[in-house]
Amino acid sequence: MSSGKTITDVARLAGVSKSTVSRVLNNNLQYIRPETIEQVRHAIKELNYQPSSVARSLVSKRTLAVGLLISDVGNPYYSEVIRGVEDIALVKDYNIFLCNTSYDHARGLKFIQSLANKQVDGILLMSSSISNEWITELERFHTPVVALDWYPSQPVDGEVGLITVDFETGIRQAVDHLFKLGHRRFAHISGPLHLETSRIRQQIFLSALGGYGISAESVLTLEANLRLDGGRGVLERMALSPVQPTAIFAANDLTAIGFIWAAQQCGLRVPEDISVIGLDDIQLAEEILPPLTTVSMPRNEIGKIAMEMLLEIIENKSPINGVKHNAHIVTSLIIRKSTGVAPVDPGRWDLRRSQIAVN
Amino acid sequence: MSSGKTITDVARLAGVSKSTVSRVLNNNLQYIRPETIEQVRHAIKELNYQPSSVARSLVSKRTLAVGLLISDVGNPYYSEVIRGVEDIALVKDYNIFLCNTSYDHARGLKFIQSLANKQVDGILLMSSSISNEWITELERFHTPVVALDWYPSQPVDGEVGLITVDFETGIRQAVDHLFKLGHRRFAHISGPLHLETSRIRQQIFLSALGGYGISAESVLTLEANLRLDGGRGVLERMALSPVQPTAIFAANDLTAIGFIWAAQQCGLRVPEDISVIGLDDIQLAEEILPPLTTVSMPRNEIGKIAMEMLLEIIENKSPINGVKHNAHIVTSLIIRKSTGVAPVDPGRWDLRRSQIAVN
DNA sequence: CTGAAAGCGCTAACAT
DNA sequence: ATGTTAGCGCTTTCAG
Repeated sequence: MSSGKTITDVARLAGVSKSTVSRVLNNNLQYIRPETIEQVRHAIKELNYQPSSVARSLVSKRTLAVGLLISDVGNPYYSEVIRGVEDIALVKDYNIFLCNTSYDHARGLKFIQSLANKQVDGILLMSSSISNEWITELERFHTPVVALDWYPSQPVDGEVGLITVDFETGIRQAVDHLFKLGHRRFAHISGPLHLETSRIRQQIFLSALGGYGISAESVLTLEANLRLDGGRGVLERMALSPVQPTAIFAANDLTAIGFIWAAQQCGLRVPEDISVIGLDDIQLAEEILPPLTTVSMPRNEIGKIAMEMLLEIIENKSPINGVKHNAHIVTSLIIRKSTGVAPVDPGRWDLRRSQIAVN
Repeated sequence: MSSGKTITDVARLAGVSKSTVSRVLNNNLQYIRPETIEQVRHAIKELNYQPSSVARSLVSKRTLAVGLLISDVGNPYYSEVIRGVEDIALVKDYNIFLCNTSYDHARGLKFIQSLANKQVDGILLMSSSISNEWITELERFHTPVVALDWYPSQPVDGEVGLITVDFETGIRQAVDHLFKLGHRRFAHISGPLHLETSRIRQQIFLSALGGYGISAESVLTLEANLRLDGGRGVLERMALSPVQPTAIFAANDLTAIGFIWAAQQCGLRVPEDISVIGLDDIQLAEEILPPLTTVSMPRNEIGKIAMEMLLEIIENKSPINGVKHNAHIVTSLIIRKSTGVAPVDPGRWDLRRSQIAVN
């Protein structure tokens, strides 16, 4: 572990008491003679001394560590969030325990327990699904929590901060955009409907469409898995539908991109034959062809805000109690090239296998 | 932090001493009366007691935490490595401090120091560039280290494990493959040449080509940044070259994919006009069209092996000293659809802008 | 079989 | 301006 030297070694070498060393360590220099300070500092250098943060934590009750639960680092959606969190953490001297739940509640619970056990100062819950059981567990330990996009079924106490995402604004913009382009036949590729956020996105999309007189029944909705292959897999099902959409809203960018690739491979042109809108604005979205029109979440900002809120809760823990910590993140439409005017005579799709075989 | 209850509370409730509680906590049950064990266990449940791992660490000198330094979580290359590390860590009750160096040595050093200061049991160095300064710092603290793909300039002590990647095998297979397909004019898109691994990959590629009588001078080599936009940016420079390649080996998959997209956009067909091989085998590689032929690194396995090696070093720290910890990872070619027979009469490229404008 | 006591490395009153 | 003392919560001899 540490370099082996303790505060006692420093005290001895400097010819002072541990308290004095501790004082200079913590910059309580107000009543110490300058030359004493120098002696201590010199001894510290000499011995290459580093205070043990474990011992410090034992008395301070602070570990300067937080846990970050996400579903899967492999999902590009999370990388910018992580960076946002890390950037704030770094300046505040905090470190981050990264935990991939792998969309598995049990695995998540294991992490929660090991983090609580390690006495992290707080936990950021950013996985796509957040279990009530986790929260219960964390409340037992009075561990401060900030949760992203989670809608508690029962009220939670002051130690839980909530970050909610206003999908409504962005999704409505998407619908407006499509409508202006002349689209009237829509489809939605949702995420797994057992996830609350999947249901919310779908519902907002349908209700926005309702505002234009499009009934929910008339829009084709298909469920996918929020990954590339999910979006890809949906095309065939959609081709079989009696009436085919000219515009598609996907629950996230990966789904949208997977769908676009499948469509292109089958000879459908985007956006000439079909317009596609995603959600997230992952980096890949602007790098594919055509660049994806998408509802953007400011992910880096989400990370930053979440970490700041968590620190806030940690610092004001006992004082403010019952105060609600909340932040609302607004989404907005980024118009790129995957959306265009609706085809005049859509007709049925003429899917031909591309000459490029699938692997 | 913790639920507030201490071992003393448990001892009192159970009507035993702290030592006894400690014994059942650590499963030293050999000399304890079964009914005593039960009393203690009952008290633990009753109080919802969790031992403080901070206090434990203070005496055990173990924190059950390790640091993982990578360049950038946003790089899909790392996500599987992280998962590999995490999977091993989870079963051993370790947690992982994730640190993004952002390709910045100074930032890396800050992390190293804060990790050493937090007394992590070990550190995994997996960033694309590893600074000697970091190692020096870590040796000061006797922190066990496992470094990926790093070639120390001076010998290091027994607390540093090395994981080396045999790029040779995979890259030679790639060259063989291209040669068999009839290619004779090659190009290489390297990573930044100040990175040792970039130079190594380039050199292996050139020397393998040399084995077929192709001189290094005759192969067009261009430097890029290992990201999508880097690969994309290279196309124009390549188009200006007097003699154009029919086969390209890129330093990593992102570069290869960026290049392919740029090529397709300009009307070049892959693999009919040009064959492209990447390196890494990131998930995206098999999901694009055409699926990418690539030299695969078993990234998940690398993560697992690295973490296992680190634990090994941690556990045998004092006993074995001077023993070298080493692992060698072999790469191999995954043939997909981005490589094909060389065009009969290559001619010069006829780059036309695709109808789809770039954003 | 169980308890008492000392100590891990540090901080924080309380003295002086 | 600095030293003394008493813990923080746990483990670990050493006694009994």
